[in-house]
Amino acid sequence: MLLISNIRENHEEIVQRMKLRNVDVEHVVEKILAVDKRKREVQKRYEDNQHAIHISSKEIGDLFKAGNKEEGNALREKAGSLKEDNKLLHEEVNRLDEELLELMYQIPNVPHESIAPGKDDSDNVEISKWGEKPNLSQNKEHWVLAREYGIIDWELGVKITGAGFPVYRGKGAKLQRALVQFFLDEAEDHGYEEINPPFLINEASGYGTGQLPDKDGQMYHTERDHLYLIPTAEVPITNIYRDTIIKEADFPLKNVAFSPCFRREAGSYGKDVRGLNRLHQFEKVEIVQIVHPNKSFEILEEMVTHVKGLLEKLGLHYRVVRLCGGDLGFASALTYDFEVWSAAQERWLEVSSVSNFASFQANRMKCRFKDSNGKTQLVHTLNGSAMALPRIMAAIIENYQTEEGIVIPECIQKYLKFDILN
RNA sequence: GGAGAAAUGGCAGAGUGGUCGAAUGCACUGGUCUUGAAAACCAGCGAGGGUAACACCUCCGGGGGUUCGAAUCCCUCUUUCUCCGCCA
Repeated sequence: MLLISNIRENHEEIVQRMKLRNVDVEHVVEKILAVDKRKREVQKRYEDNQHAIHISSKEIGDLFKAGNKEEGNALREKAGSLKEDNKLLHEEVNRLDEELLELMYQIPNVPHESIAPGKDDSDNVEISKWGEKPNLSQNKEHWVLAREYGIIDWELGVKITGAGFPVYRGKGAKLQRALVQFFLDEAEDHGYEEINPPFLINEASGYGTGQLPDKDGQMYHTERDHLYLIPTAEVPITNIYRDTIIKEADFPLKNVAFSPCFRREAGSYGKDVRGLNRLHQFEKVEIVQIVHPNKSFEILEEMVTHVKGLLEKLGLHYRVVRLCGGDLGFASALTYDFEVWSAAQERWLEVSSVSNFASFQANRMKCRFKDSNGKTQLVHTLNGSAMALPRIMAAIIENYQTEEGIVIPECIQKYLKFDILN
């Protein structure tokens, strides 16, 4: 959520900047300004009345203490009617507040100045590229290979749960676990504290990071207990800092978490959901940083470097793209996507997304710090996948295939008792 | 799941209807003293809104109510603790 003061002061620029996202917020912004103005007027009246009530309450106290019942009772009656008026004003303030909040939730984050305009992922800007397409003697899709080696069973998942819940078994399960271990160790080497969070979250946490109210339909919801299954560890981890005031000296706060992720993915179809490309349940290692607002864009680059390192150690051909305005997430100010080359599918697969949310999440979460002048300011939050497992699995299976089996990349061999999967 | 107790500032802990945004201690910040540090002493020290700055408003787990006036009384929800039951 944007700061209301920011909208008051910079609404013209905000409306302009949002055009990069292909959204027109002019109408909503106008409404916000009108409701905000009205709210402030009513609130002023309410507060002045409150003040008058306070004063007479004190007087009444004094009068009764002095034994002056007559005047006390007269004043009491007068205060009573003031109170009646104020009840209405208070209701009006609350109503306007709610209306304002609802409008504020409709405004996405302001895109960073480096963001290119555009409609969808075809307008994303390639920033860098590493490695080469592998030169293979055979070229089978990962779902074919996975079946051949018996490491992933989709039908079994369908039987137990439904489509999109594959079962990993034997060396497949071990390979995935080795990758998780590798990602966690790498994060630790970069100074991230490991967290094992809850996998179900309450409504307040959903609002904190921006999944609610916008993406309600994307999360699994447990009806009886009103909890949501996490779509990413970003939610529980970032919400650790909800309603807190951080010491400036503690910056940057760095956490890493491994978790399953649950997504309903309503409306997906076709080649996008083939094999491991898109699942309802998958595993991911997520990195989160809570930082000083002056540092966030610099730290975003640092996180990008971290993720690049992972892919390079795994020897996977990849490219980095900067999302265009139309593809940028609701809460994000700037996002880089990492895409790995899938040899058999002959296309890029998104394996990581690293974003700076600036103060957007912090404002919703009331996560602040005291600056050197003793003033409280909103922090900036960032997160990134490092990495999402299924598509990395897919890329390794495809890009490292040989007639003898799937060769295990060197950097994860130490976590396994085999160096070829066959 | 059943019964009981509790929730106050960063922490500990007073406060049971009237000047309480809240005693006191610890922690923290600044100063005095000291060659330096510690100790001691002095001062400051919650958050949000509002203002040019004051004023002023709101907040004592959340929500609602009683009252001229609520941290204090009532209702409700949540959480924590203790006992019983169940259980990986």
